[in-house]
Amino acid sequence: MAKQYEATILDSITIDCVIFGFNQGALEVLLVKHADGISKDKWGLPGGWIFTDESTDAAANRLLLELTGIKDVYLEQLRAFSEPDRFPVSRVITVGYYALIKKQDWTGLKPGATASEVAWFKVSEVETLIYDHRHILGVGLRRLRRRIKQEPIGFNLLPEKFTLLQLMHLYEEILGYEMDKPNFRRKILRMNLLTALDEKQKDVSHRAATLYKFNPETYQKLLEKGFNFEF
Amino acid sequence: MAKQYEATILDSITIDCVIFGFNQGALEVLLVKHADGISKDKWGLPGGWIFTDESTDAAANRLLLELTGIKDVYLEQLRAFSEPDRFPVSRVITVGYYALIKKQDWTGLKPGATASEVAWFKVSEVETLIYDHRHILGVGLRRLRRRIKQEPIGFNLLPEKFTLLQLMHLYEEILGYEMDKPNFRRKILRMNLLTALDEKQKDVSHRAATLYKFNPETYQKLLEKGFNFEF
DNA sequence: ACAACTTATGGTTTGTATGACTACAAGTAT
DNA sequence: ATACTTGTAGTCATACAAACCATAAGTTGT
Repeated sequence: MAKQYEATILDSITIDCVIFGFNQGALEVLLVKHADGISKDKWGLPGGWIFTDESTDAAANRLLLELTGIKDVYLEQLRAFSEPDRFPVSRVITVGYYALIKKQDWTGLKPGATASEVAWFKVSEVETLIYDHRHILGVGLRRLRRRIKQEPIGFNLLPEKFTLLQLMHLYEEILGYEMDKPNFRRKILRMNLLTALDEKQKDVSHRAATLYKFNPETYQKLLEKGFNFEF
Repeated sequence: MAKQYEATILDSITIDCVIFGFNQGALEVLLVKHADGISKDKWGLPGGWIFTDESTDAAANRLLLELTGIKDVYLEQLRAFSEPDRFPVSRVITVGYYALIKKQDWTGLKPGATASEVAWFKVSEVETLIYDHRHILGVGLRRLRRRIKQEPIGFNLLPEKFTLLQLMHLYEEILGYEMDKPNFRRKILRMNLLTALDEKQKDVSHRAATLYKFNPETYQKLLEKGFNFEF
C-alpha cells in the first residue's frame, strides 16, 4: 500500500509554497507546523511531493488544497531551489511557488494530514524556518515586490471591494516606503483599471470612502493596446 | 563503470540552457545537434544531468563548459519545466537557465561528447526544437526582454568596448521597436553607468563613434543609493 | 447645534524626463 | 570640392510626478 503510493511520486523533487496574505496593513505568510518526521513541531512552508503524472503547477495547486483547503488563487512558480545540502535526509530539489490570497475568504484554515497546526505570521516577524524555507520566503518576497510594480496583482491580496487607501497601504507595506494619498489616487485612477462602485465603506468613524473593484477585462484590453502597468 | 556514474546523478532532473548572443544586429541562440539517442540529428538546447553533490547553478555552469567550452558568463535560472509528457522516455523535470555571452570572445566553439554539432541561430528563425525546448527558449526570451528593461545586463552581450549606437541596436533588437538616437544617448548617459573611453571605433567608413564601457562598480554604488535602472 | 477631528477627495505649482525634431560636426567616398 | 553617412548637441512642447494646500464629508464629544 505504502509501496504503491511511493511508486506514484517523484522521489527527489518537492514543492514548497509561499502563501501571502494581507491583514490590517501587514503582509503575512501562511506556515504549517510539522506533525512528525525530523522537523516535528517546527514551522515551515506548506509543501509536499509531486505525482508522476502531474506538472509542478498542478502539484502546487493540489498541495495548497490538501494542506490548507485553499484553491483557485493567484499562484506562480518562483524557481527551483537545489543546494545539495538543503534537505538533510536525502538529495531533494524543491520547486518554490508563491500564492496571493484574499485572506478574508479563507477563515477556517485547517491543517492537512502531515501538519499539526497552520497559522498566519507577519512576514516581518518570521525568523527561522526549517531547511531553506526562510530563503525561499525571501525570494518570494523579492518576486512579489518586483511583480507588484509591473503588474496589477496586488488586488489578489485585497477583498473584491476595496478603498483606494487600502490599496495604497498594501503598496506601502510591500514596497516598504510611504506614499502620498492624492498622488496615489491620481496615478492609479488614470490607468482606468478600477471601477468605482455605487457603494461606500461602512462602520468607519469618519467620512466613508468609495469602494472600487479591479477590472481584469479592462486590463486585458489595455494590454492588447500596448498598455504597460507601472508603479 | 557506467553503473557507478549513474549513481552520481539525479535521474529525474536535467538542466537546459538558453544561451544568447548578439551579432550584427541580430539576437542569436546557441543550439546543439544531438549525436545519438532518440533525438539523434535533431537540434535542441544544450543541457544535461545534475550530479548529486552539486546545485543546479553549479550544474548549469559545468554543462555550459563541457558542452561548449564557455565559462564565467552571465547565467540565471529561468524556472523548472515540468509537464509530465515533456520528455518522451521517462518522467524528467528540467530546470531552465539562460546565459548572455559576448559572442566575439568565444569563436571556436566545439561540440561536447554528446553533440555532433554546435551552432548559432538567429532567435527569430528558430523553428522546431526537441521536447519542449522551443517553449523554454520562449520563456528565456521573455525573461531577457523583461530584465533588460530593469537591469543593465545588456552589456553582457556586447564587447567590452562598444558604441552607443551598438547598444541602442541591441535594445531595439531585443525589445522589438525602434528608438531615437539622440534621445537614447541622453537617457543612457544621464545614468552615469558608462565611461567614455579615449578611443574611437575603427575601420568604419564614416565618422568614428566614441567607445564606451559599462561600469559595474558605479552601478553598485548607485544601487546602494536607491538608484533604479529603467528603460 | 456646534466645534473639533478624521479621512476623502480635488487642485495647484514646480521641476524634470521624454518624444519629436532640427541642426551641425566630423569623418568617408567620388 | 561635393555629396553622403553617422555622430553628437540642442530645442521645444508635453506629460508626469512630487510636494504641497484646500475643501468636502462625514464622526464624536459637549
